[in-house]
Amino acid sequence: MGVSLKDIAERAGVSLATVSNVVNGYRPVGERTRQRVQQAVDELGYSPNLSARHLRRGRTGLIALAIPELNNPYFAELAEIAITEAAGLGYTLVMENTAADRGAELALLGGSRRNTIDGLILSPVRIGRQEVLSRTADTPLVLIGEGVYDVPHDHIAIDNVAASHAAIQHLVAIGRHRIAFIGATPGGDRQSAHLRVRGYREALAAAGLPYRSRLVARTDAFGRLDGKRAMRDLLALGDPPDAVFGYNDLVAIGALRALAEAGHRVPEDVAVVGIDDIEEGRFSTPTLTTIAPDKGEIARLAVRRLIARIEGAEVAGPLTVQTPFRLIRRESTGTPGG
Amino acid sequence: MGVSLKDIAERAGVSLATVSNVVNGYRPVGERTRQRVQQAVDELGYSPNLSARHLRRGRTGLIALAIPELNNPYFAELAEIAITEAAGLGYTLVMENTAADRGAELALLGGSRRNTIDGLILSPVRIGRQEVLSRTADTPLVLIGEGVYDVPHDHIAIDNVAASHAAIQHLVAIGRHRIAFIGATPGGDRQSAHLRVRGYREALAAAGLPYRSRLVARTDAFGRLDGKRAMRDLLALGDPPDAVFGYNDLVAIGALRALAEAGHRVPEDVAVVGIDDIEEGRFSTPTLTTIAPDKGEIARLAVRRLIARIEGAEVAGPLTVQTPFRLIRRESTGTPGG
DNA sequence: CTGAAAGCGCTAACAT
DNA sequence: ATGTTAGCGCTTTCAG
Repeated sequence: MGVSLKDIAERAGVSLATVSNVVNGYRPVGERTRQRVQQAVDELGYSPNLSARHLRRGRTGLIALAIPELNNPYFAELAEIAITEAAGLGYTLVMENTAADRGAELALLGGSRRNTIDGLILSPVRIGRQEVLSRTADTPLVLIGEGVYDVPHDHIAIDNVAASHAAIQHLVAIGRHRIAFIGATPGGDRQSAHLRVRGYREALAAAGLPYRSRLVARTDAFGRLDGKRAMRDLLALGDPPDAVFGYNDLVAIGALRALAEAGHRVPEDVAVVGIDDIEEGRFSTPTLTTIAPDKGEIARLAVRRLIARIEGAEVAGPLTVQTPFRLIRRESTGTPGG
Repeated sequence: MGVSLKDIAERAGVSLATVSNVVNGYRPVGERTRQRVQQAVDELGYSPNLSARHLRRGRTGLIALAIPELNNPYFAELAEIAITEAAGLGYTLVMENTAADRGAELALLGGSRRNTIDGLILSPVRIGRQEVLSRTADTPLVLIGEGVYDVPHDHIAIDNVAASHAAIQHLVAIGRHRIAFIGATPGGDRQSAHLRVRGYREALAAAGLPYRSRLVARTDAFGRLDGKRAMRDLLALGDPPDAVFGYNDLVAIGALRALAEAGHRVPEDVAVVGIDDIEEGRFSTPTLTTIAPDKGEIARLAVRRLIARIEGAEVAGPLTVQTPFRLIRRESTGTPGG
């Protein structure tokens, strides 16, 4: 083992408690004493044994961010910010890959990490309100992004209906009438897809456009390949769409690819919009119009809330926070004025 | 606090040691005893307190994967695999973002995480052999991917010179003569860029093509934007290149974008190759020819080696492992036979 | 095969 | 302002 508090105490000729206080700054320490201790710390190269500290404090200093796929740029960007924020607050963030697997989400919710982590940030995709309500684990839980509402936990997300609505509105504004949606899911259980479809329907209705179920493409997942396949199917329709709204940027990029392969021009023949504002969409050809959530806000807020709960602070404000989003217009829907 | 060993011991009417043995399986336990203990464990829902275990064992069960950017799809893919592998071996992997910062790399190397982690997997970009050699920390270290050779640590990487060589060879094979490289770095300190330039030069020489320093573009970093800017500069040259090899796929995708904006056709006017085989390159327009490293092999091997060292196993085999790679031909260099 | 007990390093309550 | 000490939950000798 390395250098311990005891070694420092001996070296500096003070008690363990004093060293601890110098290190943690909990109680005031005389200036001369502090200096001696500090010197010993520096000379011996002391750093606290975290396992011991955690054992004593009953906390581990670890929080988990559980997401359906690390590989998804949206979540990677989110994770990067969250890791930094957590580190700044003295916590280590570990990533947990649920792989969009219901069992994995349930296990996490049920406390599979009970003794490893002090709190959990979860992006649920396969579980719903019921599962969250019947959770027994007592570590703080913050939900992000999707689909579970009205539960006694902090929840941070964009307004999916409004975001979807805004995207469709934009497509309508540039004169499109046959607007498809890619990324609906069978069963109503995956809420965020459901909400985005709702926003889609509402916006169509508001524009006086008919809702055609054939233009709503289901996908198993929300990756590039899913978007590509769905777009291919849509193009095979008798009267294909003149615009497509993807569940997220990845799906939209897949659609872009299918359109390119089929020889359609974007945006002239088909306009495309996504959600997430991943960097990839700023460099694709054409660049991708998207609904940009405030990832920094989501990630930082989630981490801060969680840590506040862990530390028992009275956190004011509503449990559910809707973070802002904005439409970023790029080539896939034509340049402004075009 | 939750249920502890003591609770189980009382419930089952046995000693602490026996419960511990049932839980860990270190020493044989009588069948009847084991059953009683197991029942108590199940009934009370016991799971061991990891902080206590770690304090006692002198290990934390955590390993870190330190990479220059989480956001880079290559590293995200690597991380996802590594996390899974570590979990399977009973470890939790935490991600550490060095942000390609020399200070951050040095701190990690020096043991800033000393008491948090049992071992470190590091992808160095700003430090070299000297720094690694003069490291004092005693936790196991595995280097991945880049630039530091001949140090007494496990090191897993592709053969950068050979990989680069293969890419250029392919460009030569499809008839290109003015081949540019994007992603060299000022100063020789970032080795992997250096190695890739070397492979580039060697392949040119082997093909009897002249080396023109104007065709080697430096970048500050290795992102899409860097590639785009460099490509733009290259196009401004009197006689622009007819092919470009990017330091990685991200850079190559940035180049693709610059070419599209400038109205050049790929691959007809300019062919493009990258390294990494990130999924993005399978959906870009055009799709991207690339050198694909075996990410699964790299990530799994790194984790396994590290854990083996942590657990003190005698690890056989060479310290340095070169993992295989292969060229994947896609649209950006023309379809086979084209 | 099972039990008793020491002690990992730290923090916090209690003394002084 | 500083010191003493109990004990967090676990693993691991050492005894039996």
